[in-house]
Amino acid sequence: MDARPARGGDPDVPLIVRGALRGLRGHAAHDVSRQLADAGRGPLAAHDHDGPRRDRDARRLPVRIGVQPRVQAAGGHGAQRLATPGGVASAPSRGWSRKGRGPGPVDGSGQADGSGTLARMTVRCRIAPSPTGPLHIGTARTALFNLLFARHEGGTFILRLEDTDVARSTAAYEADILSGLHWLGIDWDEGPAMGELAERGPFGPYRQMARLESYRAAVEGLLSRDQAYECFCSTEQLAADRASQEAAGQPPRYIGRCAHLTAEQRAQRRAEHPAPVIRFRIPAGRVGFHDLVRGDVSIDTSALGGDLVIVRSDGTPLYHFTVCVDDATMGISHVIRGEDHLSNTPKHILLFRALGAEVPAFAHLPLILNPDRTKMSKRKSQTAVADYIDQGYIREALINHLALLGWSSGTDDELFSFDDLVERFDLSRVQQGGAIFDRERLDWLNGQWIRRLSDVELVERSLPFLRASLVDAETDSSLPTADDLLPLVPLVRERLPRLDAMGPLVDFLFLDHLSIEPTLLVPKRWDAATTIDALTEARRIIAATGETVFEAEELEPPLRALAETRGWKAGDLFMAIRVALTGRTATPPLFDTMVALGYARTLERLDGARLILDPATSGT
RNA sequence: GCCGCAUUCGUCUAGUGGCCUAGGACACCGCCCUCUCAAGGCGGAGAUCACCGGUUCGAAUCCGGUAUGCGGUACCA
Repeated sequence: MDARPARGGDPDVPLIVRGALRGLRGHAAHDVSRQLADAGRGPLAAHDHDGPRRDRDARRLPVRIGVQPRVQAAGGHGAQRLATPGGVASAPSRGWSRKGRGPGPVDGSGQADGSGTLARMTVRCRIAPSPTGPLHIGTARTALFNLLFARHEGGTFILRLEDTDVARSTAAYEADILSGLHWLGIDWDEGPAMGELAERGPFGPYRQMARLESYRAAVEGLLSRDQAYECFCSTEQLAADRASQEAAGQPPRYIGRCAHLTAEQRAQRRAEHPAPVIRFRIPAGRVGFHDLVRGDVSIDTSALGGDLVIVRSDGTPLYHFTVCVDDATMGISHVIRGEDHLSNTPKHILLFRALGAEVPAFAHLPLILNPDRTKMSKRKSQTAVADYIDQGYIREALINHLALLGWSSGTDDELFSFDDLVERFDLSRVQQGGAIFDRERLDWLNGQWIRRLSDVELVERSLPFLRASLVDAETDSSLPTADDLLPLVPLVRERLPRLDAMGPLVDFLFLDHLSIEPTLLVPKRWDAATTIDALTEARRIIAATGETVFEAEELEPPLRALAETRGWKAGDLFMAIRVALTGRTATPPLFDTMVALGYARTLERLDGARLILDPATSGT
């Protein structure tokens, strides 16, 4: 099945439910879908996209943008290609060793298998988010690492929705997750439909609640082989068991009350308790595996809590079970996930074996932490990707930052585009200890990447933020357009840690009435009289410059001369003018600001400022 | 409680037995640049490599133990 051309998608599809740029009104829909459309063209690597970008009408946002299908490099993504020799050669020393079905990163044995050829492998990774909350930073990071690994190895990246927790899953969260990943440029080769994008991939459906039949069949198999059984214990019984175990200082575990019922007993229980759960038998012994990040790990199954419930009494399957069934049937070769699943891995391995499936390789990523070093949580940190988008972080920075949380290149480089990451990513360089999500570093990266955006790109991405900041302001003028913003880009690009900083930097250009704080108007070393004097003189000089030569180079010399002849510090004079024109003490360079404002409005505001300081001078 | 994993500047990290009197980046401080704010340049401070033993001529790097932290221990994912 080949749904590949569907990449990109119609930007007008309302993909985001609460996503990007929440808070914009009216015009927001265009901007949001525009951002999504941008993301759809492929992640980062801005230089690759400058061309096509200019072809599109960048100056008028409220138009429908035709998004080209993303062109996938070489041979079509999703094609299950052989590993490049380089990919195999770069397999980490913490290599991947397993028997059975050959393909996989090789730890040396593959190269020496005597066949004369490199072991063939098909890397298949997946991210399996649960739509029980908005897209979480940690999920995005895990998705990124899976994608990077898949791309680096020439493999396939799959997205699967784990929505078996029906009580907590919602369509809104699902949309938030899918659109958020898409916005980040984390696009999947196989996965569910999103908006008008069709589902794609040969192993669908990619939504677990649509795969119930497959779980049912798997359960049948386990039951028939006596690897699972019905359990009729009541919640009360189980709670009592747990309580007494706790009292005795024992770890809680299912005691196996229903593990060995006779056929008659089962029939009887079924009659009085028609809704049993199904438990998977956990055999005695140790389960060991080689984690690609942590090395050899081994856990005794007695620590697993007893036979595992895999199907609820209402018949819906549980996570540990579905994840294994799906990973097996979808041919997942590498399970890359958070460290919080490390302890669960033995259960999964047992399940894979019971299912008669190949056990994938595992790589457990370190956790992203709150500042207090606990697992990153909504309570203590900003975890929703949508919130970062709303604050004006750009995907290049988010991706760069996320990649550096737990992975390092081994060089002194700090800035990595998506393509750089794909090229250099290696699981063996993944850190083992958890990493605190450092906002200041993200801010710095964001500034770095904003500075690297083309003018047009910066306008496209920041205009929605500018407009949003002006929506609430009193203004008779219409909101600024891309045309209005474009010439300002050189003045602001170095001053934007985040896109939402655009408003405060240039809003005065689009406001009809400034409200100026009088105390700001008078420079520190000056008094009101001096300020009025200075503003009056400055107005005279600026007016004399004339409208036709209203340029920064023309304005600066005479005003400096004025300061000199009057014995004023140029900085003080400029500050007084600055506040008079903008109402702010921190602005783009003054003379450029005057030019942007224009001759007439500059004089008007100078007059207005004098009025504020001394209404009596209004006649002058 | 039990099981597992982790532990290098405040933070992200480099480091895989001698190149480490531990390197880079963010943040911080100072200087320079400068009309403000930024950006940029230069410099500084900041880590007895959790602790204790061991192996070795030599350990941040290998081994053992301890401590601390985190994670898991559901009819959540």
